[in-house]
Amino acid sequence: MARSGTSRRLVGDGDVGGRSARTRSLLVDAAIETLKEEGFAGASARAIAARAGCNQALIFYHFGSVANLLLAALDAVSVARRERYAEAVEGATSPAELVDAAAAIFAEDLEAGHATVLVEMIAGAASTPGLGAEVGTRIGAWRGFAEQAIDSAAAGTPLAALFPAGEFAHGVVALYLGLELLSHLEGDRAAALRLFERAKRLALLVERLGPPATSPTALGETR
Amino acid sequence: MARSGTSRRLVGDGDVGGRSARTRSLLVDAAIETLKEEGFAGASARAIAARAGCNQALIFYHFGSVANLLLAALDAVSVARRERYAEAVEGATSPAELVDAAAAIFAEDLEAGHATVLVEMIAGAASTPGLGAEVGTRIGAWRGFAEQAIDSAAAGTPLAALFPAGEFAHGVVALYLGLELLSHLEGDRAAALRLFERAKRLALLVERLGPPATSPTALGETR
DNA sequence: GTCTATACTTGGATAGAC
DNA sequence: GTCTATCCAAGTATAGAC
Repeated sequence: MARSGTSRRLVGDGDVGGRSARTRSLLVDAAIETLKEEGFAGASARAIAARAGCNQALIFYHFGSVANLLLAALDAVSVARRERYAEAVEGATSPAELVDAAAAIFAEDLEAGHATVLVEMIAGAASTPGLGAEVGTRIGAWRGFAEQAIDSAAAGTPLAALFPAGEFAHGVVALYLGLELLSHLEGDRAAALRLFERAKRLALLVERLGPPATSPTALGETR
Repeated sequence: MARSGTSRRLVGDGDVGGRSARTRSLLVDAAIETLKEEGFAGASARAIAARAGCNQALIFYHFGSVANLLLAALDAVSVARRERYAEAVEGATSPAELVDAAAAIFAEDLEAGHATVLVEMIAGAASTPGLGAEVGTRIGAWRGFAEQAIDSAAAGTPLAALFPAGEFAHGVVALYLGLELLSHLEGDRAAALRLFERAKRLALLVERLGPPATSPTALGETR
């Protein structure tokens, strides 16, 4: 947005490793941390800059506005987590395996505060005109990912017929966000994790109702 | 908190119908409306007072702080909705009937913005020390209500054995909050309501797996 | 690119007139 | 109980020195 043209290192658009990139990265990390610990309402330019150990004016130089920096923070979290998600979901070929992968991912997100960043940005978007649309497209990408993972893991099970992957994904993302809200509020992650245990058993139940056609262990038996 | 002792009408603690009570009510309503439309971060004393059509200083006179007024707003929504919930859930004696009642309630909450107030308060609590605990006890009451409703509607069905009401209630409240976040963000209530259709079918499925012992139509047949 | 300094706005909160 | 006036802290954003 305000990328200057007078960089000493001529490394083009990326400027990776340059001083500018380093500051941007510091600010993005500080913004993430501030969203986690102070929430959207506490994520002011001054608060973020103090955490980054640099001057408040740099936020406007590099990002133009606080809202833009917060969006960059949301993007950073999204990119980092999507890589991890793809890796975790890769090996899941049945509903139960997908639940296991989701449980592991979600436990990490709760523990590290990644989910908090999403929730604070969604809830906070209401106070800044235009921010809602920007956040919406980013969350839409998460739901798309969930839909794809569910679609491929549910293939061949009765779930695919009973519950369209798109609707299911919407519910999963909502549950993810809601569990984060409650966990954060009550300082208790265990209640959320117990639900994944239940989901696992339900998934095994669903698998038994119909043979998972794509699973390598599909032999037509019920157990 | 700052209830004066020099009221002209000597009506004790309530002061119902007095000028003071009227102003307090106006402020609480305005706070609710502001939370819905501007979010927690936009719910400043000035913004709320402007909506209430009165002076900003009155907030501090009547409630001591903005945070206290917002808590009073949360209480007002909780009380009003709890009455409605109790009425809606009263007639539900089976899982499917409870889902129907919940769907009706939730549609109202989404439409009127009651759910938004909850979500904004939970997410916003992170920025104000001490607020989280206050909000937490209020949300805890909602989960308690859900648990009780689920417990009595699930009695006699296989659900009761497979899924403790407490855990189930936690998931339901989380889903409620998450669906509100997504609905509000994407301006689309339909996606959330479709999930209740699916839940209804699942509830009917569960009822068929085992006879609902407490239901008046329980005759031991499968259909 | 980063800092200091500063302009200007908004927000929380209180004092005192009515 | 309500209003006006005001103080002060904190916020966004920009200008200009280095």
